[in-house]
Amino acid sequence: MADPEIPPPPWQRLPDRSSRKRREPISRDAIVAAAIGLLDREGLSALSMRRLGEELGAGAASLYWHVGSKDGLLDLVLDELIGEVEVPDPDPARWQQQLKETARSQRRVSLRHPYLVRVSIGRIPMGPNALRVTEGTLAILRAGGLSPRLAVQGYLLLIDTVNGFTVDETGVEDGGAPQLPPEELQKVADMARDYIASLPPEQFPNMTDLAGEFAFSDPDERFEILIDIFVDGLARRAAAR
Amino acid sequence: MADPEIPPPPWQRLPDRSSRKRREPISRDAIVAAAIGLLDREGLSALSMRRLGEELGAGAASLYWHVGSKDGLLDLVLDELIGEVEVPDPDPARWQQQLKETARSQRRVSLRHPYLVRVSIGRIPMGPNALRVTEGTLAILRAGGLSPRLAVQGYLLLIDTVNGFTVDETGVEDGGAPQLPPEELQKVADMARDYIASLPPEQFPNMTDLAGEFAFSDPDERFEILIDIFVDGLARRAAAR
DNA sequence: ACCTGAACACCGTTCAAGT
DNA sequence: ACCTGAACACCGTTCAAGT
Repeated sequence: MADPEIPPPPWQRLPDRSSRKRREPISRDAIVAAAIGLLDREGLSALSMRRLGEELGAGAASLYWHVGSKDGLLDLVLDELIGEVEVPDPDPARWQQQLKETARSQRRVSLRHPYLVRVSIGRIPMGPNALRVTEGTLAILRAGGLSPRLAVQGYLLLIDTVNGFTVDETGVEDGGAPQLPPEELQKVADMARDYIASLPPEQFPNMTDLAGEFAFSDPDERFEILIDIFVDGLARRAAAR
Repeated sequence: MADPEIPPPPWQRLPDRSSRKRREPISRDAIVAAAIGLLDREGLSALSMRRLGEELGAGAASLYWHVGSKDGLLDLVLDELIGEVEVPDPDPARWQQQLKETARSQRRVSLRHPYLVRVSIGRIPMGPNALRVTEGTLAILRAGGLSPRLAVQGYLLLIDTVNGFTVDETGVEDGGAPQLPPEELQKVADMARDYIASLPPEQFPNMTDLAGEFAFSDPDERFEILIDIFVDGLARRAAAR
């Protein structure tokens, strides 16, 4: 998990608790694990310090000694989940496919933990796992022969692109569940379709015409189009000079 | 503003208040305007129903008669701000530039109201202004000769792409201000650079090597790269078949 | 070194009651 | 038709006090 060699970034919102020995029922790791469990089961709105304390059989105030604040806890949760992202070792001959694989892995993790992208907003992920993913992704981009500048811009854009897609895909949260069940999602899509189809065609010729496409538009296909366009365009730019 | 011809979508979280006559100091429009003013001045975390009531010289409970809930209010705020997005009339010869202009306008609005993208998360924007923007964007895509299917996928991806970029760009919120001031942003960037540069080079050869690039990476350039790649790739796909 | 209960300063929302 | 104060059920966080 945490790599003890690497000091945390200076803006980390966490108290210094280097001297932790025995593994007690309540510890930083246990709190993070419990938080992720709660988030996976009940979604972002269910996570409160009081509720999490209950879950661990402790008072809410106890948590503050370990994680400093709710914000600090979410920093830890974010890095823990970024740890689930898989980044292949760079192979210059396959760098484009490898970049796509990285993007797909990122999307998979974001779908598995639908609150993840929302937690990441406003945070600069620089925990040990984030560093590993960043380093690995940059390695692939450099293996592709991108200039230093384009490698960094491309890396930042890849994250934005995948996050933009998944924040949309996972944005709708149910009260009780982290994500609306598929049939509910379909119902929302159907309602949107019917509403679009009911608009006055003189004013909205294109929308009414395309109402059916909206309902059947496939997110998997859409994601593949996105990373195809992105990786292809990046490669083209790299080759251009 | 609101177009009375178009009925609201069925999932709109607003009470039906069709019979509104005199323009009083407190009205749906006045509440939305006050909310946007407050958000512009102090950011997303400053908006509470109590605070907004104060701002309008009314009790918080009074707002509920007009906007139903905070969620309903944010639906209205979102559509009002989408109204600031400019979409050019479709010109088949210039559709690629027009798509980029639409994306740039979207980004400008999101920078002017840095909380906007966060408000839009989890909402399907289907107010009158959103319909206008969607119809206009689809018109440009159809003018470009895209198939119905690719036009819809491309439209959805364009939004995701721009939002992914701007949610990153506007993600850091200050307590007192809607957005960190530029010098604070630079300080954050410098801290990140220094931290990256301080990492062990054996473990992070690419990050340490590229630390400088991270600090100087220009968001305007990055955005142009993004829409270049995206629009170009979309055109290529459209031409491919 | 760790955990606690109680308190502070907030939230969104409801509702009976007013005009 | 519109607005109110008071109440309900929550928040994150602090802090003196405990062990």
